[in-house]
Amino acid sequence: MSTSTSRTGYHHGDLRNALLAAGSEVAREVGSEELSLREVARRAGVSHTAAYNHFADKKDLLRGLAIVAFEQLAVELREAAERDDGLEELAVAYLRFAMAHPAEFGFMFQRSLCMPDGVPDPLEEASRGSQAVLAERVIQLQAAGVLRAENPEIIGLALWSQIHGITTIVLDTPVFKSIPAEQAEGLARACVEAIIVGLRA
Amino acid sequence: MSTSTSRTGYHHGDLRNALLAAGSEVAREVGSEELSLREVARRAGVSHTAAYNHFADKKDLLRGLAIVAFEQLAVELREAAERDDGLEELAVAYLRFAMAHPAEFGFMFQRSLCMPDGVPDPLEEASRGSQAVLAERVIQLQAAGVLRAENPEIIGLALWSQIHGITTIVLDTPVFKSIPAEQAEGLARACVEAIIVGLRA
DNA sequence: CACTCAACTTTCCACTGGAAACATTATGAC
DNA sequence: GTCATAATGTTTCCAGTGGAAAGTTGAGTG
Repeated sequence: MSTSTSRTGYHHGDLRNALLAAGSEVAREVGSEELSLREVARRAGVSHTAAYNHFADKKDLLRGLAIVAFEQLAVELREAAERDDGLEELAVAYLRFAMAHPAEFGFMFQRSLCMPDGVPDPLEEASRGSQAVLAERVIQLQAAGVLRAENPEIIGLALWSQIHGITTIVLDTPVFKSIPAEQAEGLARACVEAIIVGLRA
Repeated sequence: MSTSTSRTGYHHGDLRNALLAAGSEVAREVGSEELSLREVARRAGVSHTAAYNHFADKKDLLRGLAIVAFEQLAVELREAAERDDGLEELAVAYLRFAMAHPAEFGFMFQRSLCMPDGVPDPLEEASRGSQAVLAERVIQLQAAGVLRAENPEIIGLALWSQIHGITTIVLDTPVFKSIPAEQAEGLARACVEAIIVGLRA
């Protein structure tokens, strides 16, 4: 958190990280849409244009937040994978992350929020880490004879769709928006279970 | 389209619909994030504050666009349901709609774009129409003995998650973003098929 | 006709993201 | 050490935004 911001008066010391931390804070408070670069800079104690020394523009800052979040998601997915050898726990971890960091989840997956046009997507690599956890688990379950050993790409994509779909629906759809977290996790689990039946070997 | 805008000089005649039409146009051109109320009003040939006679605020206008889009999606899903008695065609119709109207799809499902706080969600009813098509199809397939006759709510939710998930992934994830529509539809079909296997009776 | 009231315009405000020009500090070559 | 230079700040400015407030227009009713 406190990234040893040795402010020397003028030069900040670690403004890039300070801005990311402040951005995460503001995003949590006002949501992904209402976040303003000026407020982030204000929170970090610098003028708003100081940010342009570290980020090309506002979207670049949001992209930075998305990358940090992707790394965090990958960590949490790996932890879940170590706790449990099924797929349900992965789904729950995914959902839990999204509910805990809805704004960051927006930056990660509503690419239009943070993507300029015509530029190769810098989030592609960052996002691969999270996908990898799921893909590995599928292959592992196939090797163990638990899942049907066919089309690992399609099965992986189908499962990711499933997990991502239930997550976004729970996050954004009014019917589910106000249900308690535990109930949401139960739904996610049930959905994955309902589907996993047909994928078993 | 041309809603007989009998402009009497001062009073527009059908400004509400004209704004929705202009909004849809602007959304298609600049995306859901960059849409500005002023540009919409400009396009409709009125001052930007004229919109406040028909919509409480900007988000209310976007909500109007979402409602129209939900109605359109329901129509297209029903048409698909009439053409085919499987689930895959529904998934493809869903994906096709999202790819054809990405901005509206954003208003529909990124609720934060158009939802004020503390107000009962006016999109709940509008969205029910689209969900209903899928729910009916599930019950129908269960009655026909094609799908396992258990937990229609969970199975319906699981399938909706699946379809919604693959759609948003194809729309927003760089790996898939640039693939041709036919290939995307093939993926959606394959995902649903991979999953439907286990739900068969 | 006179009144009312909804629909529209004008004007204003605080705020936004970003460009440009300037100020300050850190650093590496001599 | 000193001194140019690059990196990192600040200040000031601009066009554009969503929205509030107050004035204008004109259609409809008594």
